[in-house]
Formats: sequence, C-alpha cells, structure tokens
Amino acid sequence: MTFMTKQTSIDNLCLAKGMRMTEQRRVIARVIDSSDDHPDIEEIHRRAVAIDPKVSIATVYRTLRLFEDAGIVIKHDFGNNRACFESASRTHHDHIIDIESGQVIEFCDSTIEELQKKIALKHGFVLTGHKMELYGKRIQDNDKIK
Amino acid sequence: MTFMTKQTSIDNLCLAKGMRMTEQRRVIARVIDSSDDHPDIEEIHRRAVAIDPKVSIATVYRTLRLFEDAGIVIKHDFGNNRACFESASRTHHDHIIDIESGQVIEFCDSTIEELQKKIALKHGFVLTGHKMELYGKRIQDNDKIK
DNA sequence: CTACATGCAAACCGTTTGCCCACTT
DNA sequence: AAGTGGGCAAACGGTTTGCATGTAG
Repeated sequence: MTFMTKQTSIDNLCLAKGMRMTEQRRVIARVIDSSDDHPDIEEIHRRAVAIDPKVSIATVYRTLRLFEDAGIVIKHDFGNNRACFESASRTHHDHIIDIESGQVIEFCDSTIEELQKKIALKHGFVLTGHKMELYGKRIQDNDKIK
Repeated sequence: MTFMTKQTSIDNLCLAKGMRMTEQRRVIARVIDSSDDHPDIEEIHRRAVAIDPKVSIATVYRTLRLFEDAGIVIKHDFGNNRACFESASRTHHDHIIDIESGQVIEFCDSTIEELQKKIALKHGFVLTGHKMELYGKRIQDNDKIK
C-alpha cells in the first residue's frame, strides 16, 4: 500500500464506520494517535495546524465529537472547564492528578474495576462507564521516612 | 433588619468563618441544608426564590463559590456542563449516575476507599481527595407499567 | 454531480464581573 | 458611618451552529 499521507489506526476505524475521510480528519486522527497525553481542543488544534495549517478549530470540535460518538476517542473532564481527549484504543486506565503541579498519572486496577461493577449491580445498574480520579500530593523523601 | 429566615447549621459555619450574614446567604444556606439531592445553580436559585424572591442568580453563584471555598458545600461536575452542589456536612459518598434519566444515586464502599489510598501510595502520592462516578443503565424487570 | 464537510463568524450557555445602590456590622 | 454584599446587565470563555463554499465519493 502507498503512503501519501501517514495512515493511522484511527483512519481505519473511521473507514470501518463508513465516515467520509477528509484531509482534516486524517490530520486530527494522526494527532490523537500519536499523543500519549490528554490534550484539550486548543492543544489538538495547535498540533493539527503544525501538520496542516488548514484545520480550523470548529472542525476540531466537530471531528472530536464525531470520534467520541464513534467510540474512537475518550473525552475527559479534569475539572479545568475544558474537555481533554485521548485515543480509546489505549488500554483502559484511570488517573491520579497531582494537586500541586496538575500532572496526570495513569493507572489501572482490576480489583477496583471489579468492585465497581459489583456495586453498580447491587444498586440495580449495569455499569456502562465510570470516572475515577484520585487527587493527591507527591510524597517527599522525608515523608517516606516517617 | 427583619429576621424571618430560620437558622441552619450552615449559618453557624458561616458565622464561625466570620462571614457577613445577609438574608440572601441565609436563604441559600437553608436551601442547601434542606436539600438531600444535588441541585445545580438554576435549581438552587429556583428554590431560593420560592423562599425569598429577592435572590438573584448572580448572588447564588457568588454565595456558592464562597461556601465552596469555605468548605461548606461540595461542588460536583456530573458531566452536564453545569455545577451541582451538596452540603459538605453530609457523610462522604460517591455517585452512580443513571445515563438515561440523569438520576443520581449515592453509595459508599470502604473497600474501594482503602484501595484508592493504596494505589495512590504505590504511585508515590498521599491521597487528598477523589472523585468516583459510576455511569450505568437501570436493570428494569418489574417496573414496566406503561 | 450530490451530499456531506469545512471555514468563518455569530450565536450560545453557564458563569463571572463592573458599576452603583443597599444592607450589615 | 464605613465598607462589604447584592442586583442588573454586560462581559467572558469554551463550545456550537448557520451559511456559503469546498470536496469526497
């Protein structure tokens, strides 16, 4: 297969869902695909424009909603009043937010995941999703000692 | 001048923090205090106006921020793009959100709380807070009267 | 060629704020 | 009487949308 534009796994997902693939969507897909953090719309737009200046912020909004509805990306709300995104193809994880630096650490704990399912069931619900964020302070060396 | 509004536990907290107690703040405190759900600003305003029509929405915003900063209320973001509040004096709990009706159910699970603390520690953090929301669909088998 | 996607700017919506008057202390 | 709080409406910031044009299929 020829490589005119860089092909991403998201591209394939889009095609599989039958959505029309424009250059903008390809660029945004590539940005998401090659990000290992949780960029917000503005940042995604910035990264997209670096690849192709023709991408407008409105298209970023529209495309991310499209991707989200298609289950291609996951939208987060870390409490900054701005949506943050990451590829849904990344393995599931939750987040620890450093309340001092704002840094985001990822983790996954299957025991908690199991418990959540059970709790939901106990209350008469089928779990369709969850959000768990731990907020904390980094432990200093002297804290560890005591 | 007039002292027509009843005294609430939040009132006392406010006084303890040395904040000036106006009629509006008392009304809003009373609304929060007597709510066992998670009303948003508009709903709090509605309830406040029912007690005293003189309360403006701007004051509701200002007062709730004040209360939040003072640790008197807890602000939630259940993903509707609107802040929801509840009294901080209520015992700790997390939430299950019915993705179909938006209804909010409260629960508390000490096993998960323990695990969260451990996970944070494992990653070098002291847990200072957490947010956990389970999203799910009601399992309906008996309440099907239509 | 047609239907859908994009760019632009205006509209939107929850929230914040400036200004000036009212009220608490 | 001094100074904070409230009401109103305008400002704000992130997000959505109407319209005319561009483009994938």
